[in-house]
Amino acid sequence: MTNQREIILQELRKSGKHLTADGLYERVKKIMPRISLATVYRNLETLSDKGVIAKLEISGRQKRFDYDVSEHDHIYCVQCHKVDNVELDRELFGYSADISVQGYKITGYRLQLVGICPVCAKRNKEKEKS
Amino acid sequence: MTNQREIILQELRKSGKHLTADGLYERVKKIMPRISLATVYRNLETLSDKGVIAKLEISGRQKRFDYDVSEHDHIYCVQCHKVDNVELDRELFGYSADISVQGYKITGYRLQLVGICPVCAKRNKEKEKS
DNA sequence: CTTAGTGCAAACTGTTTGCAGAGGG
DNA sequence: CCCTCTGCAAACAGTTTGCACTAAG
Repeated sequence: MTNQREIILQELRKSGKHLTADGLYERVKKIMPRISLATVYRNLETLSDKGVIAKLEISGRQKRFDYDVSEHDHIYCVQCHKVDNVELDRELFGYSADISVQGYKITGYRLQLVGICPVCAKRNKEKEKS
Repeated sequence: MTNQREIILQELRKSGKHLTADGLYERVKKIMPRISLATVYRNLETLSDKGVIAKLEISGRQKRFDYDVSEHDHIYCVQCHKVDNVELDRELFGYSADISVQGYKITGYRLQLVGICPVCAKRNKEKEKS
């Protein structure tokens, strides 16, 4: 666990957000100005391999990283591409592991709610007025 | 509707798969050797804007395109990154449009089952034996 | 010491765009 | 004709990698 790895992890956690690699890079640079973007990528990769953080491959082109590795779903703003955690009862939709669908062996699922976040909704409303 | 657009659409439908832009490009090239990848991208964009096809932004880096625009979910092979359609009862998991979660206005959801496809499962089994 | 980790730059992959010419309506 | 669409090449964004150097154990 190197210094840069520690700071990367710490900043991701501190942010409370689902940052992209270079969003995180911008934050870390304030603490460690000589760090390189490649290091951020490499450490995010390592950390998610080890299960310390989670790599999200959701809509949009950039990967995002989640400090919260417990099982949960995400909610995604179609307008600003922000991602938030959301707790949904996993039993609700009748999901169970190790079922088989169309010959596939199912090991899990990814559910994203899609919508408009409060910030964008507010911005839209203001724009409408003017 | 140009000639190339027609062939692109037709090949996507004929494939019965969720092709990536350049997977489709390879197929179309056999019919129309001088077509350019940019044209494929532009037409896939146009077609999905018009709602003739659907653009999938799922796990992995490449976008995939779906000839089937009706509402349905997807099943994704973690090993070969193939995507298939799957019909799941959307009522099952208690989803309803226009609910509000954590201040978000929810407009829909994307659900991907994740697992191992029959082809990969078979390949794995054979590898195990040897 | 020795090995994993770093910074930098250059490579790579997937996608988009500017432009001049071609082709359909 | 006009205007959209094309092919090509070059630009772009996000990510990865080769290399020589550094630093942690």
